[in-house]
Amino acid sequence: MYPISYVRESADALKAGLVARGRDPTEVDRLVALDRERRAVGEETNRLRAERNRGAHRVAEAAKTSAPADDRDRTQLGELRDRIRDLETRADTLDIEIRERLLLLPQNPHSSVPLGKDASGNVEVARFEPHRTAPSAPRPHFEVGHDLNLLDEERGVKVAGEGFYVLWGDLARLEYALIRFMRELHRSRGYIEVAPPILVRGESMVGTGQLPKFAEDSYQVKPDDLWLVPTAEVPVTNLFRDEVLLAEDLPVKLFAYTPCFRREAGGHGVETRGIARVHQFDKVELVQFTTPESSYDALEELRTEAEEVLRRLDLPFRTVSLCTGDLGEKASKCYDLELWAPGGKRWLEVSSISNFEAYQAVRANVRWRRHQSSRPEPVHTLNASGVALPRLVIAILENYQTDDGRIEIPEVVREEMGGARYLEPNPFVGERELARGRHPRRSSKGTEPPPAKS
RNA sequence: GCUGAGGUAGCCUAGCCCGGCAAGGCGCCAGCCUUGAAAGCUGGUGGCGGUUCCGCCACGGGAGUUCAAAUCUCCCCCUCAGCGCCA
Repeated sequence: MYPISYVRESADALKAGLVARGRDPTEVDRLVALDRERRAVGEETNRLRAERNRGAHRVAEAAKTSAPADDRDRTQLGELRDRIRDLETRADTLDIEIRERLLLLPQNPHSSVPLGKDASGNVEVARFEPHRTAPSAPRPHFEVGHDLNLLDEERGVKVAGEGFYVLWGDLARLEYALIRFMRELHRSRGYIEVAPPILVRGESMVGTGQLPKFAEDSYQVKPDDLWLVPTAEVPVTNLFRDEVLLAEDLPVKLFAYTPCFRREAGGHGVETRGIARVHQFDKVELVQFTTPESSYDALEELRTEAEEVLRRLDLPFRTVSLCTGDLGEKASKCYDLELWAPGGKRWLEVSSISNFEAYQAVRANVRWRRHQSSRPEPVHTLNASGVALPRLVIAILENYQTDDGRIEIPEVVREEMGGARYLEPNPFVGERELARGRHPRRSSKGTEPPPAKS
């Protein structure tokens, strides 16, 4: 969000940014016109109020010297009051409209962001090839997951509805091992862990930019007017809402593991088969608060940090710089990390690394002081997924498949998994599994030792 | 959920009963003092607009009463404490 003074002074730059995003630039003209009217109303009000205050002082003086009350003065001042009230009402209306429009104005893209209309204009800036050899005939994650009885979509739907799923046994264990691996990585590299609330006030959602525009993307808990966080970015960035940070504390580097909740309204079909797009998922999120001068260095640092997770897991990925047409409202610049999922033959976004500049800092009023004597100014905020779990699990299920249908455990989490080399199938017995021939103990797959490789 | 106390500038606080230009402290800035620094002393230090100076705004938010509201009335939000309930 931009302060109205910035819109007034840099209207042309803002319009250029809207054009680059493929948006209507006349919104800026509307804002400038509203601001001009608001200022005119303000000046007139100011003038009348000065007159009123002079009159009020006259009355006060008269009362002090016990002079006879001047009733004419009073009636005139009463009329003045009514005129002032009319103007104030108009000013309030304008203020509300200006604020509403400012809240919906997207952040201007950074000059290094590639121009483009949509996702096809995104630019690959890095690619990582794993050291291990790829499986020869990779199958989709939901097939192997079901076969091993580790991924259970049916019961997720039964318990919670469409878009929910259940992980069993070693796959649940793998998720928590991955979470622990990522948390330890970030901690060891200088980020401070926080365990934040995952239900937040509406103000917090406005602070980071989820509201007002994207209300239908999140779950609201009505009786208490709280929201389930769609990402840890919301509670973590709002930690310093309405605060002034110390210059020597910047950059503040935090991370948090939380569940995330997204309504994902209207997204079904082949693309959403499995657990690539679900209503609840786990994620480790990195957040930085920086000075305006260093936020682009911080963006690269966050990118390296998120990439490091995937490198250590030895998974194939590419890093993409989002173009102006695909860039989110809030961000000045954004990289996506995409894992290659050979079973579905597609790239899966597991991390989004964004510099919001002052967009969130203005909304949430997070400031710092350049010098001890200068007035507080907005910080820059950034964040990076480090990384999102279900898609990471998909990539492991599809990249770590063996030809006999087992799933190897990535080396960096093996110790956390009790030293095991492969995921154990879930032995849970149920009639449905039996009827479908899916009972792992009776299946030939996965129970025998692996064939010796020569 | 009940009862009570609160919300004032970057931070902390007074003023509220009894309406009449928002006091003080911390921090910060400048000056004095000092070899230097600290301490001490003096002054300055909310925002906006015009820029010698002045005007307006600002006391959680909104509405009302009034010539005049931090102050009185009503509605709402938030925090804390005690009690209740509870993993």
